[in-house]
Amino acid sequence: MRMTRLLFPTLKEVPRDAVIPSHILMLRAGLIRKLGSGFYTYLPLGLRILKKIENIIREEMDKIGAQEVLFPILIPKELWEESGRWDAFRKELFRLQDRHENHYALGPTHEESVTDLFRREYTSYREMPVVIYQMAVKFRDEIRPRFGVMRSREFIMKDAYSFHLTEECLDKTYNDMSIAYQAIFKRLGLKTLSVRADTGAMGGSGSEEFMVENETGEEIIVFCRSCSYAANIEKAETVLQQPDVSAAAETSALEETATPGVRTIEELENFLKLPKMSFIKSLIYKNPDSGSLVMALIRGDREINEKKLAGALGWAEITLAGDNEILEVTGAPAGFAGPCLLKKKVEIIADLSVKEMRNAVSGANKKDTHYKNIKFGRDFTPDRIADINKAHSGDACPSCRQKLFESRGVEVGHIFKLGDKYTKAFGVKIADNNSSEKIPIMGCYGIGVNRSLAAVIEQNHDENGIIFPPQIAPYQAGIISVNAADSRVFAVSEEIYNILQKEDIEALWDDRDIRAGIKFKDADLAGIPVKIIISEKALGSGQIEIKIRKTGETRMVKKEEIASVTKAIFAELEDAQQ
RNA sequence: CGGGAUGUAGCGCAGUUGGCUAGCGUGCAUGGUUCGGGUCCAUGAGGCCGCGGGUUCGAGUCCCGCCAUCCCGACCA
Repeated sequence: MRMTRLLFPTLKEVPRDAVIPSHILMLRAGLIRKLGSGFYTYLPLGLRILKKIENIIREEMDKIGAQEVLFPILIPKELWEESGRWDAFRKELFRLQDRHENHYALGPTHEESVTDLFRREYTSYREMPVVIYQMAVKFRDEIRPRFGVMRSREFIMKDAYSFHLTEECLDKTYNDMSIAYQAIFKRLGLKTLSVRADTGAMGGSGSEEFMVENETGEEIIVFCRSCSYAANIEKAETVLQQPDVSAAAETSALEETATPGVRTIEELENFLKLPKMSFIKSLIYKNPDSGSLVMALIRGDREINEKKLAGALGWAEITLAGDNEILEVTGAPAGFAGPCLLKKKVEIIADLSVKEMRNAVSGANKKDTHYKNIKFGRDFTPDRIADINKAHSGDACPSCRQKLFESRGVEVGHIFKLGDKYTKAFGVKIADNNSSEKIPIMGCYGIGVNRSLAAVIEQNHDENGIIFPPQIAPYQAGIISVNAADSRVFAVSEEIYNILQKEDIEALWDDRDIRAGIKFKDADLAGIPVKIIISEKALGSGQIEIKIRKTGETRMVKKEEIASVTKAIFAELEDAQQ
């Protein structure tokens, strides 16, 4: 491509809307432009990269026997009612109507679409497993789109779905996917962390998230440096150090203590001069669907993981109760709730950390009053004990007991076993080898395509711009005619451009009649892996210069060596990435 | 949804305290100069000052309403 014919609008200044490196650089390098909040136009360079990423994903999917289809963006309401998600998905689902007032969703994910296809087209165990995928635009009305293409409302996702009659068959495909994902991210030049994410509510045995460590990431990962344990903080198990029970000696009788205006754990700590660990934090939660209330207990130095709590309770949604509900349950204003002598009987669920507590302090369900010397089992007995504790760095690793570390990450891929949720809801039945019918089970596997692009940039940039790995660079080589107005330079540039074309090296020829400095800056900004520099100076010595973006290294070569040396450089860059 | 901020030339910003011809940088056009890392000089084009209403002789500026965009948060009593 000649740059004089290309829409490649680079920006010298940082656009006002962008704050993170990938967003800033995608805008500055002329890859994307914003059309509205959470949706972006891909300009020629950006689109080329996207297609390369998609093709890498395609190759790896095809390699494991997955077949590509394309589902419509629109999904009829009826299909989503069949799975129960028309109501369950709530505000994230873009909904619209046609002129006949039929309702549709803009597809945010396609379990319904694929299950419907499957039930119409497949009948026999002989055809299993079935693995179907698509590369398509998805819509989610995100509560807050942000960071450019990192979290957008319209985005591109590769979503794959598999169907099986046996667990073994699903395990095999799931495992193939895991390996394919490793290969894909490696080829994209992304360093990912594989994070276990046991699907609590789903009860599935397998779920794996592929995270890219990044300080602006929206997920928090807890991981161990001693073993391979890594988990999303929402799901991380915890192993708590229990207090030294013997030191607490005998427990005394329950006793009221006046705590005027002292509500929070921090305030109690100061007021009673006791460590956080000696308090029982008591929170009232509400199920917004059913309206039912529970009291959740956790040790004062800890926080409740609401995801875990909701999972333990089997609730789809969870929210803290309001002041009126707190008053209703405890008979006291917020800040004085405790598990002993509740005004209204509600279910009490306690974290494992509470079980060993002796001489604990908690609210007395009476204004400005707390109880001291609370003993588990004597003064209160929870209806249920579960791990509802939020993990933190410094906690013990659940598998090897070493210290856990925390880091932020961006989820670029997710694979998990779905079970029969959709096939059951859709009444899918497949004949097995005894000619009886069985409900197939499914797996589901996603990759955020444009999010992966943003993640690659987050991981591969410097003060001059993006540093694309050659496999996904918009163009592999940039030809820089230092003085395009010079007829000899122009002629040699054109000759080299033609050689590269013939050798299947994607070249972007900067034939603009502008100062060389701008050409260098633009090529670097857009992350072109190598620059082939044609100048009068170099032509005089019969040498042409090749400069490597990533290292800044320069190699002088003869004209006829250009293609071979360039290819060798790509191979070196790819090796270095392994 | 709650909080904060911002909307002025393609892009980045000043101007709002103090009401009257709307500015700077960059980009763009023309001429010259320079020519291997965003040259320098000159000339020029380019504005519903987010939208609507109000106050006033007069509003980019003051008041009211709306819209859009960005950031933070979304309840740990």
